[in-house]
Amino acid sequence: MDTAWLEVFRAVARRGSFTEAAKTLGYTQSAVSRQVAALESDMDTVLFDRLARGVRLTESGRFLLDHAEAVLDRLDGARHDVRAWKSLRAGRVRVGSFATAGVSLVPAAIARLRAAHPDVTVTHADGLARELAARLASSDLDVAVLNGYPDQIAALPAARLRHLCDEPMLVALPAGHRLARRTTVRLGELADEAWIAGSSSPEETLISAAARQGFRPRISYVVREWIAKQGFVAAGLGVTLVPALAVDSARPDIAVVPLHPKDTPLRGIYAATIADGTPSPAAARLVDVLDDVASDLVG
Amino acid sequence: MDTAWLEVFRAVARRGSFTEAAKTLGYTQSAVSRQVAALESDMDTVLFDRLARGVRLTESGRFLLDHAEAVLDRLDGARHDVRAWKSLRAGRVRVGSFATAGVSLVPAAIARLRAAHPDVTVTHADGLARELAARLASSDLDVAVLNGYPDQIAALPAARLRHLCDEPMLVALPAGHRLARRTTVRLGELADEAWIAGSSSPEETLISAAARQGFRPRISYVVREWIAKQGFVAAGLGVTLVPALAVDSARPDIAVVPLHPKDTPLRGIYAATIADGTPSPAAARLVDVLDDVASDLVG
DNA sequence: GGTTGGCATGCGAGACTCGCATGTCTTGGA
DNA sequence: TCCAAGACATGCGAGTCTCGCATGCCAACC
Repeated sequence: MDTAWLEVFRAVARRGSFTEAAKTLGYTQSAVSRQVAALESDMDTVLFDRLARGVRLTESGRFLLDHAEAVLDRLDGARHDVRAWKSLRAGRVRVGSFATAGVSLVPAAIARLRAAHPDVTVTHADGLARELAARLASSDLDVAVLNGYPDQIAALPAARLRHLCDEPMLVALPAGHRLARRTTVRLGELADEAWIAGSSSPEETLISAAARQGFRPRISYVVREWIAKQGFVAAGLGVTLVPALAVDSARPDIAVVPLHPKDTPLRGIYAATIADGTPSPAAARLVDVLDDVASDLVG
Repeated sequence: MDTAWLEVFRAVARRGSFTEAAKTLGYTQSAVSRQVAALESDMDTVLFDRLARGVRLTESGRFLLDHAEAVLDRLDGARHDVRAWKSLRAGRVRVGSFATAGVSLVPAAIARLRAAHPDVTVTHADGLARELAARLASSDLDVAVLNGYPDQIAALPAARLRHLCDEPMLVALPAGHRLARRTTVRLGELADEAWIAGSSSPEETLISAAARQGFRPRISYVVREWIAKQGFVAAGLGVTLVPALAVDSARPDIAVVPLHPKDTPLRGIYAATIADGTPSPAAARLVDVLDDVASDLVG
């Protein structure tokens, strides 16, 4: 059945005349006559009594009219919804990110998206890069904000990646530390410090970076949480590396000083969307906003 | 938009594959591919992500799927309703009748229709032939049960008439009347009686019929209501004519004797439906039932 | 009784839809 | 590494559908 038949039927029912309906719809009277005939044949019932002047709905026509109006309204609603979705007046974005992206990058981007498109629903979940990429691949996420060195990123499940920025490393020092007022610090200057690390595994950023500088850091404390690391630093127990994205949440009684860019490899930060298929307009927009926010943060 | 597109879309969404959907619908894969493409073009959005193995709904596809299912369900409902209406499992009949048809003809017919088709709603209204025909013409009634002499019927607004039966006249007599046990009475035998008439106008049945028998009836009382006429007769105040259809409601303490058929013109009883257009199946059925019941009553 | 208004229909041009065969791309196995 | 299999896209041609035009037919109205 062609929905045009229903539109014609509705117009005829409203106007009470094939000719009038044809005029309003831009058809000829003949086309209207045939479409009504087609609908009557399809429904196997007479929808209009043909009078000397115009037509009148039969009882079965009244039955059908209710349904026809509902169907046409619903189709209209469908078109409306799809248009709204395309123009970001509806929809949903499920975004996942690594922990420190949640300090300011992701919330700032979400806030900016919500401000511009308040009808888009945004949900968020934390996770490690590998988990996020897997959830993306299984369509549990629309956008994943990942970080990692090139080889780590390459090892992830397929995804469409947008490089947002590279993440410089900084070092967090107790407030009164001798280097606390420097604008840049070389890693080598910290060879004798007590270090607070996130883990003691060899692939850890600190260890490999320090090795390249020719020393083996003395890891005095292993502390996973950034908030706890800060406590150790503030207490003067040691120093620790801080990714740039986490700097905004550093407590005021510690100093955070950039490392010289040559001393640590830069971790890339990426916005990932599903490899196959088209991201939703809202997801695509969020990636753009993430890109903007990242530029603002780093630049 | 062709609703077949929506059916194809739904099938593909359920199966996750053009090929599978094609198999279940009896199409080729190529037809499915084209219909989905047509729907996507019509909606101006991509409904499925094409994967290496099958397809997956996009977010806009999920939006549309809800609407598509609703539309298809509604269309299904429409077909179901029309079928139910045609087979008297739904619908409505508004029937009107002259007063004495309400004594037993019309209620018996309605009862019989309701017994066979309990889902058909029947409503009823009383009225004079002219009113009923007018309401029929303005589609306020579906069936009108009329009575009248041929010239009266001919003067009514156009309607499709079914002749149900002719209505013999009887005379109601006080229980102890000298003619009370007769099987037939000639009008002439009642020339000297006191008459109870419904009106005193010259076109009244009694007067014209009596005139043809060569006497002018002595109308002692003018009483409109049949129930009241019975009271006058029972009290021995006179005699009155009774149409056959009202006999069933005669009180037991009066006698009702058929008049000789030659003595009064027979009034016809008709079931009328709209002149133009098709009566609903339920209305048509009611006319048939009225015909049956009338045959039972008179025959 | 002619005229007018309004629905139905024969006809032909153009558009659409389908199936068939084939192309393209990805995946997975030899 | 290459080939086979699976799955969607697409060129092509036959058949069907739909439209507008012109005309027919019918009832109503002047």
